[in-house]
Amino acid sequence: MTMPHMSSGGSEDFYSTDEVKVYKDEGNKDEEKRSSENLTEEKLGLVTESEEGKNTSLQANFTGSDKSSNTVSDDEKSTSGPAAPGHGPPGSLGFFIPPYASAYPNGAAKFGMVQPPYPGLVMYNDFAQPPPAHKGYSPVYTDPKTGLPRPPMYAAYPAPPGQFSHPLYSPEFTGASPWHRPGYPLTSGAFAGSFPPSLSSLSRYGPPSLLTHPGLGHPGIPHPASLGAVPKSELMSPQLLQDSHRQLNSSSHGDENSGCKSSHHGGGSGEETRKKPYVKKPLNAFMLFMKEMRPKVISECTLKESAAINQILGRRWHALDRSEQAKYYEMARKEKELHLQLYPGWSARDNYAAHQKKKKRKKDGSGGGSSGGGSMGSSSLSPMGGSSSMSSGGHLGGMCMESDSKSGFPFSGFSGECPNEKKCRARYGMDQQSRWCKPCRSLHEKSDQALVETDQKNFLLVKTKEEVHTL
DNA sequence: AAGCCTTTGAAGGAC
DNA sequence: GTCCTTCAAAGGCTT
Repeated sequence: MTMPHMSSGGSEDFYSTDEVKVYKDEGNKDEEKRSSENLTEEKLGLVTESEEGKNTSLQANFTGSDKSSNTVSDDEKSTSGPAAPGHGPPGSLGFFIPPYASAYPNGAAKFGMVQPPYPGLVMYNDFAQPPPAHKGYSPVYTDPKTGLPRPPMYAAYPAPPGQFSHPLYSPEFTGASPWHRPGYPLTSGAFAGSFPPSLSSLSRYGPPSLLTHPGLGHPGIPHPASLGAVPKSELMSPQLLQDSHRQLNSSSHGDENSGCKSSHHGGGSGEETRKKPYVKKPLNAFMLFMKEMRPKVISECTLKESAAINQILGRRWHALDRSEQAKYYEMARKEKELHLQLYPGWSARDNYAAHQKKKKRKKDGSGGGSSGGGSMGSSSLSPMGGSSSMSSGGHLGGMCMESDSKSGFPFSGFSGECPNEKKCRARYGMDQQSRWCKPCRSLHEKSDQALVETDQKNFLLVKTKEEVHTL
């Protein structure tokens, strides 16, 4: 499995590493018996502490001691997990092991066998293996208690004509995704009780026509699609529903993606766009998690800027208990299966072209970062790249922090003078400081210089002490 | 108006 | 097999 967020090594500047990944390695807690709540709190605390430490160091108090590393080390000690190979500074974590890598592979005993990841969700035998969706497994599950085939989880979609009836489409499961259908009440069933409300169902792919499945237990519930608030592109299947798609879009075919700007592809003519509904990628576990948690974070933190919120959510994701994460991985797998059912011929690649133009522009603008580590692509290596201060700056730590009213970013007083510096850094990264706005650049240089000077002072101080000592 | 920012995960192409 | 890139959501911000 690729670990796109691997740190580049020990020579990174003190705030450039992507500490978020620290928590990817918390899975090797073989002796972990604490409650998930406590664990979560502790993790959150660790995150916060770690990042506060960095913040401190940022404030010209860089003494070489890496508090975050220490923190992580402690965590690692407690987890008795092996140090991540190749991980730069000692104690700098092990985000080498992804949540599942740690939760499942070697953690079968601790995780899979102790209790199901969440009530109502079957403990699959292959929980000893990373369950990420792409791994896949048989769609037919067995209830460990009854030994019978597991009750299907989603009834929202009937099997497309000519396809086998997927358990997902059982009548026992009703409801539509609240993520995409905020107005579509969920009810039902065993599953609803097991998952968080928002997890109790899926999906975004349900065409209105399909959603009126005979098995739906709530015929009286108006489907959001009928409310007209849902991007039609999400509801249409190019293969199965082209006709209905045309029908529905006859009056607003040009507005297919009105509901989501990110899905609005500039490429292609309007006609093409009209005829080829845009099928979005199924959401992965984290996306599902974000969908559910975003409102909570917003209400708790009074933040609105998604970038900041996503950082918080990223922290929370890592702080999430394994079993909690398993819910979302499972949901993502379901979503993917459903997507596959609805759009058999669809490939994620299909959506690439739609954004080519945009990305090209982006690349061009970034000064020709043609390969790797470039503008957007940097996310594969280190999402933060040089701009990691945003995520590693310790402004979030999975907790609600005060945010700068102007930038909307959580603000913990890095400079106290120019909150936007973080923004420039985040936007362009450390390696593109030339693109920063002037105030930010000069400010950064100052603080950078201050750090260097402080570091030098500290070095000299130590040196002097040593010399005095030897004398 | 279009694109950026930010997060993680999945997928697919290139090597 | 590994690396890299793109896209998925979201909404304020920037250009």
